[in-house]
This record gives sequence, structure tokens and C-alpha cells, in this order.
Amino acid sequence: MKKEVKIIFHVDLNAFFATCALNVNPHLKNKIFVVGGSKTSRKGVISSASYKARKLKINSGMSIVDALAIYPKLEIVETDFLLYNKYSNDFFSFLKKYSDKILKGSIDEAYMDVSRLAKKVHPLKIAKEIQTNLNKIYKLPCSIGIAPTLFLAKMASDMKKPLGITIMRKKDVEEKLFPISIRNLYGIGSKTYPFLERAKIMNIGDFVNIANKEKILEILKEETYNDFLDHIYGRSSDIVDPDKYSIPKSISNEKTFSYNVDNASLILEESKKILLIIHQRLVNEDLLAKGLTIKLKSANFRVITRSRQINDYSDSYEVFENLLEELFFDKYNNEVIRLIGVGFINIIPLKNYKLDYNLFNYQKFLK
DNA sequence: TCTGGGGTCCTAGGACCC
DNA sequence: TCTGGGGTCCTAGGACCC
Repeated sequence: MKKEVKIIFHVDLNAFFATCALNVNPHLKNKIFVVGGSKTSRKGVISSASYKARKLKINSGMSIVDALAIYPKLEIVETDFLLYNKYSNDFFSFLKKYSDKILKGSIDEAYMDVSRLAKKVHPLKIAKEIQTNLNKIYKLPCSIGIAPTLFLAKMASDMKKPLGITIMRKKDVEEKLFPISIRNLYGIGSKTYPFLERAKIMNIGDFVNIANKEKILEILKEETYNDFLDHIYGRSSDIVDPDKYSIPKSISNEKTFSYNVDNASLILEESKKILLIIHQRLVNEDLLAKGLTIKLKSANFRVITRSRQINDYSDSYEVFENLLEELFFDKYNNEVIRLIGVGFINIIPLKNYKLDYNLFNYQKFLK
């Protein structure tokens, strides 16, 4: 029996934070602006650059200082996650009209399995309709990749921005994917890329070339290498699982001080403020956590994380406040730090806990 | 020179249990 | 005096992504 080919979309909102800022701030329309950093201190890094800023080679990840050196009149817009979440919710609700198999890739990208609808309507027509309506109704421009696997759809959506639609069948891989720079292979980041570059693995075609296998295996584990090959050739078996990220695995929040500090009581005070924020989220979302992690970034950017678990799941602020103090006093060594972070780990939904707990008692009752 | 914040996943070592 | 092997949980660090 012939295995049915899936039709997967990867829908990627273009310059998402910048688009949201523009939608609520029409005066930005003719400005060269970026989202991120701090407006007052003019420090930090860019989260999203408007397309006009990108033309000047101002990109996300770049420091505000560097961007201002390129264009001193640059408009800086502070991040507003409430706003982005509102647009993101609209985005995902809209997509649900086309499929119930939707996986949240991030705040601004979605994988959809449209195999069922594609039996009646041509995939390209579906994609065009989604793209047009997202732009018309919500003023959210997007690029869409169409492919038989999640990975290829993701690579495809990246190829034409903004407002692109790219089809990547297995038979298109050699022509469309092989020329792409290895730096743009999803999963190769800033640490691995320089090693590959030094080994003269410049594009995806070089990567899959069997003659380069030995060189690559000096850089990547064999398993990782094989996984990449499977992804590139469309052999990956990932599915669009709507439940995959429905429950967060961790909830964290962190803060970079405006100046470096080594005052233990001040740091503890700030970390408790952070705990309050993440605890609010834990309770609002009906979740329980079993552990806490703290993160300290020293003045020279060394990061340490320290975590500890408790005996039972909890959502009590007091329990985690005690745990936080315990961790902090055990682990903080009076180093000068620039950032403090606090996070819940090992999270489950409250309703699952009740279920397990009742079952547990029921079994005891039977004995 | 400058380097944010929120996540996921993987690895490796050690403790502990059988 | 010498002491296996498998499984699971916990902790810390690191790569990567948006």
C-alpha cells in the first residue's frame, strides 16, 4: 500500500513584533524603527527590526548601540508582550478554521496539517487564502511553506519573505534546498557553524555530499548527522501534534539590572519579585510545579543555574519562597552579577495531579 | 564594543535501587 | 578484597530557536 503524502504548512508571521508595533502605532509607518532594548537607556538588543531597518543591515540580535551607530535617528520601540499575545491568539484562532491539527512553533509561527482539506482544495489555493485574509483582517503579513514534512515546510517558509509562498516537494529538495547556506539549516547555530565553515561545508548540498561525511563526523555525532540527513531528504516522521506544547515544561522570568550588583539582599529581593510574577502565571494557568531554578549571569557573562526540587507538586507561594531562599543562600557566592532569573521546572496541570492523587488513595483504600 | 528574554531539548555524571 | 548491570531521578551546563 502506498503511504499517503501529508500536506504540511508552516505559517510564519513576518517581522512579527515590528508588525504589531506598527499596527497600533501608525506614525511608525514612515519611520525606520526596531523593537527591543530599552528606550530610555538606549541599551540592550533588538528583538525585531522593521523591513526599512533591515535594508540598512540592522537585524534582530544586534545591540541597540551598534544599530544607532548605523542610523542615529533610529526609532526604538519597547517590547510589549501583552500586545504580541493578543495578535498571536488571533493568528492561531484564525488558522483553526482550516485544520484542527495545529502545532504552535512559537509565538509567531504555526505548523498545520492540511492533508484533509487538501483533498478538496488545492494546497496553493488554501495557502493564498490564509495569507490574504491574515493580512486583510488582522494586518499580519506572513510567509508560508508547503511540504510533506514539518522540517521541509519550515525551511520553505523561510525562503521568500515577506508574503512568500514556497512549495517544497521531496523532488524539489536538490534544486531548492541544496544551495541554501549551512548557517540557515534549522538546528545549526552560532557554535557549530564556524566548525562547518572551516571544514568547507558551505551549503546544504555540501552537507549531504557523502564525500564530506567523515569531515562532518568530526564535528557532529553520527546520530545528529543522520537526523539532519533524514530531515533534509524529507524522511523525518514528526507529526503535527496539537498537544505537544499545550502544557509548558517551565515558566521563567529574568531581569538584567541597569547596573551590576553584589548586594545579596537586593538580589534576593528582586528574585522574589520575579517569583511573584511567575507564580501568578502558574496559578492563572492551573498548574503545579515541583522545582525551582535560579539563574545568575555574572558581570563577565558567565551563566550559572542552580535548581532544587521539593517532595511534592505545589502552587503555594510560601513553599517556593522558602525554596528560593534556601537555594539562594546555599548557592550565591557574592559574585558581581548583571542578571537574575527564577523559573519553575517540572510542571504538571492541576487536574492531572488530582487524578493521580485520587487514584493513589483509591489504591490504598483497596488494600 | 556590546551582548534581552522566554523557551525546548540534549548530555553527562552521580545517587540510589534492585 | 573486590565489587555487575540496568533503570530512574536529580542537577548543571550548553546549544539552539524566536
